[in-house]
Amino acid sequence: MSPQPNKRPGRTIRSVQIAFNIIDLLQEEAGIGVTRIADELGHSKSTVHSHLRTLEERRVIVREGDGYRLGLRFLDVASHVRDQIGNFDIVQKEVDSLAEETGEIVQFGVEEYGMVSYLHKAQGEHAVETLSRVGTQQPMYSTSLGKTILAYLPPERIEEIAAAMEYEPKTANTITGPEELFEELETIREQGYGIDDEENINGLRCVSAPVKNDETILGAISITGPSSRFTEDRLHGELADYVRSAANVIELNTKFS
Amino acid sequence: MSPQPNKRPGRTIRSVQIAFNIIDLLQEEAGIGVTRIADELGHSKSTVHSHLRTLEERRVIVREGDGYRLGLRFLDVASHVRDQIGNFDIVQKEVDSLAEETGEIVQFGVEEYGMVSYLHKAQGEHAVETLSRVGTQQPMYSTSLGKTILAYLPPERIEEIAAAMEYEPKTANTITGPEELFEELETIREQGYGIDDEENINGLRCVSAPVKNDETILGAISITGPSSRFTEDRLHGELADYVRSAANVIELNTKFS
DNA sequence: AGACTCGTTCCCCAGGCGGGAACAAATATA
DNA sequence: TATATTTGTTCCCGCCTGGGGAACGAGTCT
Repeated sequence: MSPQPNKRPGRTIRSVQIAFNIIDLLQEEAGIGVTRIADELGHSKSTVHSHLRTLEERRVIVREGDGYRLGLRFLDVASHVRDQIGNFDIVQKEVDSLAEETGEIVQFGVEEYGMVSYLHKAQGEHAVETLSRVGTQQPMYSTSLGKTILAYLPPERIEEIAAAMEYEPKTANTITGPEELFEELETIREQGYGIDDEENINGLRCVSAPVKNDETILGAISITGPSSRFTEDRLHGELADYVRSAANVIELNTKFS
Repeated sequence: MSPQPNKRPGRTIRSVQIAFNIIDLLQEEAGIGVTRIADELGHSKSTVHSHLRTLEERRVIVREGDGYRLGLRFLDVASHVRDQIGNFDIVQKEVDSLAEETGEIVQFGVEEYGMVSYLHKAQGEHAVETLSRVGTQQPMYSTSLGKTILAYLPPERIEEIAAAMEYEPKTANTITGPEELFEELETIREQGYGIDDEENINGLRCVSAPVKNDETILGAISITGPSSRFTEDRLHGELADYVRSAANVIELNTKFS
């Protein structure tokens, strides 16, 4: 489905794989039972049964009606994860207020596995609905968040990620190769912000600004909107200013922690 | 640690147990490595290593510095879970607005594994900090949410849950046995709301109202505050009215879905 | 009442997995 | 710089676990 950058081999444990296949399945479709899961995954019912028992005992999944769904425990896990990321509340506050102020979609992303993961998202008044969702992943080369984060990663990490990239053209404007990408990264470093000009989704443009702590990049904050409202002038002008100052606020608040 | 009501035996898979022990550990303490985890869980380093590889491949955990933390993927899982619960947005909206209006802590809980799980929580202006956290579990006998939900569950389920209960006195007022509990449930059904009079935490009182869909209980909404502000009169008066009307709004909006 | 589908249980046996130990790499100590 | 210590990684072995097949029991639908 998506490129797998850090593919290190090593031994991997089958039962755990199966368990997570079940979890993945239940994430997509709740309320299914043993038989259905067994069919879907190509395992015997008895195998799936044992797994469901284990997951149930662990309170990872819950019986509901006839079928299972993921347990609320995940909400707890998620909030722990947010805490672990550090400074989440600061990021949240700033993202929310920028969304409120501009009425557009504002997102904060960090790098994980050579992709951008959305840590927080807020939509203002006239929000365009986008498919992105907190916790999901997007390629780095086709999003302003991704390119901006990439631009400020240590050179060897950039190489590593770029080497594992598979450039899939999502629109006519998508970056299609390394040379184009490196050039873009250079531009971003020069101007201090990154642009996505309908490179990921047709009709949508974004600007992102990096959030750094000293010299290490923590993530990036972006603002997204329809090309009609997001003209080239505004992108490089006030919108870029918005994200840069928001990034700045986060940096200042996060500096001494 | 906590009572395990639905303890069905059945076969359980060891590797999966280990995997989740690791996840649990990383949830509590991020940034630890192979050796530390192996020590903590009493497994060999090689075993833990294989597991970490598996979890890393699955993007459940992420290398960070020297050590691992849980991945942002959990944020995505959590949002799926919320969607699966159904009507989360309605609940959220109502809880938020009640918290805003009253300035206190408002929570929504559902039953899971014979305990109350918090689905959403909002705190208003003068919020007392409580330990409860979205996704965490509390016993049903010592919380107003728990007792209120319990009161409206089908009789056989009440029996089942009550049978597995271990009454641990959390304060001087905690319910300590089944007869007391059943009496309380009866009172709740009569008056249409449930009270927690410093039964779970000293100095804190709550009122909860049930949220039902037809005759099945979906959960309950509660408001929590310090006993100083939450006098007996207010609890049974305006505060009870608040939660009941909020519950009503949720019921109305959720009815046709 | 019969034919279906569902979840559960039992048993078997192959190979997966946990463990120990050796290895490698990085950091600390002197 | 050499030595000692701690880290993560790899290898291999052998037990036993976990996956599969099939039988069973309980609902559910014709």
